Amino acid sequence: MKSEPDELSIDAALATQTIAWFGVRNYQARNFMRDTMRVGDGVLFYHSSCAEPGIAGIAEVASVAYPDDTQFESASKYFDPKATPENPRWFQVDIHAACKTRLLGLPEMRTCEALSDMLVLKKGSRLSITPVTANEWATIMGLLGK
DNA sequence: GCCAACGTTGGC
DNA sequence: GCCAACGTTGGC
Repeated sequence: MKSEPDELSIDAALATQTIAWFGVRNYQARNFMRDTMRVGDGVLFYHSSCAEPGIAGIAEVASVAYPDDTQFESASKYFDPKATPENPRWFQVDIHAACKTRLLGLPEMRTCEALSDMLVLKKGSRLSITPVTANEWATIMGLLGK
């Protein structure tokens, strides 16, 4: 899951009990949260749009998906006039930050053959949430010494 | 700040 | 349902 450290860094996430991952406004990313995430799933906390993009920590999914209230709030930048509480369009999950890791930067990830198919590394990939396979997870834990 | 890549919107 | 125009993302 991508987070801009200026918005929410791994340090800030660790200082927060439960992080509500609101504001996702992309259908694919929404579907990953709603349809494939389960409580207890591992999360790679990725710093994006910053000097050193890469994996900065590990977190855990702490809830199933539930409606993102900001879609109903007309004053919110995440407001969606086409969404209603009866028929919500956008969902969020709760996340619990587990630990900070050394920064596993993009260049290092790209040199790793076992990670070459990771969605987040694909050219032009802009999805803020992408799935990680069990093998990719294991490879990354190895690189992080976890 | 640039720009490639991608998603969304809306006219037709 | 096509596709041009536009907006956004995010690495560099």
